[in-house]
Amino acid sequence: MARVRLTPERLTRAGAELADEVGFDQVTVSELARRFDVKVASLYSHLKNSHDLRTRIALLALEELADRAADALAGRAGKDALTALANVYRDYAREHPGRYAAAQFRLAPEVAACSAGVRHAQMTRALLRGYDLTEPDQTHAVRLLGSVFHGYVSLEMGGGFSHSAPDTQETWTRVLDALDALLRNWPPSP
Amino acid sequence: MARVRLTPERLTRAGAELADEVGFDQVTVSELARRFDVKVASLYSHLKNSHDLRTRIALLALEELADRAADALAGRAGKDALTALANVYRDYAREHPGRYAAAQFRLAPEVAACSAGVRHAQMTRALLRGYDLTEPDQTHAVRLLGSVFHGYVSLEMGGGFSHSAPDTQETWTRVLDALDALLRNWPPSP
DNA sequence: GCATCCACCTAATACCTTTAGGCAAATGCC
DNA sequence: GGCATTTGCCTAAAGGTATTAGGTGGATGC
Repeated sequence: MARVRLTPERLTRAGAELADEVGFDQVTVSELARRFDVKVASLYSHLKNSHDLRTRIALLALEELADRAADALAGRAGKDALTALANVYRDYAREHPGRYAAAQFRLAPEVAACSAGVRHAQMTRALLRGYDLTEPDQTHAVRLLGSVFHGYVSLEMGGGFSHSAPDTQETWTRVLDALDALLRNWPPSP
Repeated sequence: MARVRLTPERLTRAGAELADEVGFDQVTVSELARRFDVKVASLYSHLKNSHDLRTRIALLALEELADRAADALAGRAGKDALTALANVYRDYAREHPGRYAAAQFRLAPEVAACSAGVRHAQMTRALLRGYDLTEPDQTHAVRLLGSVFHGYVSLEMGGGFSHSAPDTQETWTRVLDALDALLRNWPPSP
C-alpha cells in the first residue's frame, strides 16, 4: 500500500482548502479521505473525530488571520491602521470564505483561551492607541469594532447587501470613515 | 394508526422549537419525526427535504423578528427607536438562539426577496428618519446598523466577549450611545 | 354502504461517523 | 543485513441521517 504520510497538520490544511471550496459545514471526514485517496477509517488515527477536525481548521484560520492582521498593523496608526485591519478581515473572508466561516466556529472555552483569538483582541486594542480612549471605553470600542468587522463581512458575504443600490465597496469606505470619526469623538459617559 | 395531522406549519414551528433547544444546525428531519412519534419518511409529504425545512424555519424567524421590530418601533423616534430596535435583535437572539441562527440562514435570492428580510431593511431606514441623513449616506448607515446589531449579537452569543472584564450589558448601552452620537454627527463625504 | 383519497407506513438505497481488530511497510537495534 | 517492534493504512461492522418508491387503512364524500 502506498503510504500517504497523513498527519494532523496536512489533514487540517487540506480540510481548510476543502472548506473554501465547498463551505465549512460541508467539510466531511469522508471527503477528506477521498482527497487523500485513503479509507475513511484511516483518518481516525490522526483526528479524534469530525469535531476535532473542525476545531483544527478553526484554529488554523484564526492563526492565519492574526498573522495577516499583525502584518497589516505594522508601522501604521490611526485611521490608516483601522482601515488596514478592517480590510484584513474583509479580504480574508473573500479569499477564503470557508476558512473565515471556520474562524467563527464556536470553540470550547479552554481551547479558545489558547487560540489566536486572544491576539485579535490585543491587536484591536493596539489599534486604539492611535485614538484617545481610556478604560472602560477602550474595551467598549474593541467590542464595537469587532462587531462591525464581523457583522459587515458576514452580511456582505451572506448576500444581505446584494440587492440594493450603492455598491458595497463605497459603503465599506464610508463605514470606516464613520468609525474613524466616532473613535476621534467618542461620546463621554452620561 | 393515530393520525397526527402533520402540516408544513406545525413542522416548521416544531422545527423552530427544536432549533432553540439543540441549535439550528442540529435540526434534523429524523429528530422532528421522533418528536411527532412518526416515521421519518412521513415528513416528506409535507416537506420537500431537509433544506426546505431549514428555509421555512428561517422565514418564520425573520417574520417573528420583523413583527417584534415593528412593534418596538411604533411611536418611537431618534435614540429611543434606535435602542428599541437594537434590543429587539439582542433579546430575540437570547430568547431564541436557534431561531436567531435560522434568521442568518442563507436564503436563495428569490426566496429572500419575498421574505420578511426586506421589512427589516425598511424599518432600519424608517429609524434613520429621526436623524438627518440623505442618500447615499442613509444606505450606508442602514448597512452599518445592520452590521453592528448582527455582529454584536453573534459575538456575544458565541462567547466572544465572555472572558473580559466589563460586562456586556454596559458595553451594549455604550455602543448604542456611540451609534446615536455617530448618526447625529455623520461625517461628510471627503 | 361504497369508492376514494390522503396520511402515514414499510422497504430500500446511499452517505457519513466511529470503533475494533488485522497486516504489512518502515524503523530501530544488534 | 536480519529481526522485532512500531505505526500507518486497511477491512469489517454498527448506527445515524436523508431521500425515494410504493403500500395500506382510516377518514371523507356521495
